[in-house]
Amino acid sequence: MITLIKGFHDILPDQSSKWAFIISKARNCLERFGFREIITPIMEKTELFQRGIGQATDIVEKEMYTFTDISGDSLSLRPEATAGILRSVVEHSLLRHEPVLKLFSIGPMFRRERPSKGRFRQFFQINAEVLGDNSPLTDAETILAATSIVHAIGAKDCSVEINSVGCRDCRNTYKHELRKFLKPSLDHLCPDCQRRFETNPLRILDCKESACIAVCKNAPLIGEWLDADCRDHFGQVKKALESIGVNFRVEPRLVRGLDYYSRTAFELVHSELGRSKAVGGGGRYDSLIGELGGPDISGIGFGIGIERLAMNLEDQGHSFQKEIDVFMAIIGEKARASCFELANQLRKNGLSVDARYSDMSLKAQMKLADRLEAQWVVMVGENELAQGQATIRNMKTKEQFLVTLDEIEQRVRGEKS
RNA sequence: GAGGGCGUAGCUCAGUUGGCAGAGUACAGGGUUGUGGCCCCUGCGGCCGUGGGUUCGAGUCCCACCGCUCUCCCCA
Repeated sequence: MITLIKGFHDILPDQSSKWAFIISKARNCLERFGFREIITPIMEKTELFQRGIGQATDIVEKEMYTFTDISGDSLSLRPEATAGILRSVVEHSLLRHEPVLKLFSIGPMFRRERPSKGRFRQFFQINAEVLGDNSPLTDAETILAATSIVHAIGAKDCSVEINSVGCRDCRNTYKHELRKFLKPSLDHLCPDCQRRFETNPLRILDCKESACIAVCKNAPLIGEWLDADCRDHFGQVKKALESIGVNFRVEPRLVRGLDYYSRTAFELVHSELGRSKAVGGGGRYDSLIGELGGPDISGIGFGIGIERLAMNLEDQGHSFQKEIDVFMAIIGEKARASCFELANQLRKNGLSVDARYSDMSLKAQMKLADRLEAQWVVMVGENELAQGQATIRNMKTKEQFLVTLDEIEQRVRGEKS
């Protein structure tokens, strides 16, 4: 037997309706906020991610599915959505046409991590980006859009954590301060953090090792080192969030794993999963668009993990099963051809109809109709056939009528609310 | 990358000191000549993860490997 790739998963029919539910709610929500869908490839040139996400990040360093194409190009499965979306926007000059773009995208991402609960090597993400608008109101509205999706789906116990990681300038001065503070205790840090000291000292604050937590206890926080503009921006984001009723918590140590974030960074945190397995996250990026060859403007975006949303719905007893209007029960071989035509005539007229053309007892067909949650069963056997009629049974009330074939549709529709 | 747990029917799992491979559920048929859910009966269903070792005899004990799963790191 050939099995799945480790860390990948199938979405089986009994789960797929739940996924459709989540995706349609998300799409609906984002369109209400003015986002339009963009669909980009799941593979890009490796260079795009190296330039966009940052060479030194965990994702690019060791988590990408990268291979060499026959042409000699290095290609990678996308580990996140933003880089590909921006590549497309720049390549097609969409920002020349419209100074502000609001885009969303839904699809699979790939990261070669060790799988665990709620973490997969292929996972689906809902992604949204606002490009070309650096108002703090946009930050707040984008965060609201993200929380609206979570709420629309009915996932509970989700809270918003935000922070400002400053712009490149204040982050550099802060990095300097942080290194100065950490240097004497460098030996006490975990090996990972000793490495991060050079590559990305901000991440040390986020480390879960008790030794590192102890060292960082009195470390300076980025909030204290923001320049006037960044401080003002952050203040206005918080004010705007309050004005539209978004509950949030400022998490001064929140630092995200992607290099490109500046100013606002946020995560949607589920109480049980904690920040190490956020339901969603995002932030503002000041230089990414320019970095990829576009105009020197700012953007803000977020990603929400569909698997993690789906996990939140597990125990809430939603029913996503779709009912059908009619199950066609065929009694005896002679009725089969007429039923085949009738079933497809009803479909043509807009009803959802199912039928089985292999030999089945009526009892088995009734059982199947029940399982499929058919509202009506249309039964045709020799008796009905001879008179051009059908027996129709309302599965809820158990009422049964003998009707002409022409009457079926109106009868079924009549009972639909 | 480091560390736990688990691999027996399609699914969820029992399996005693080593002695014929089990239950529930699902599926199929019947109880009802052409009528669903509840009930009853019957049937189908197995390389006991793979390979080796110990033994008269291994699902059970030993070793190795493979797979899955969870935790940590990190992210969605």
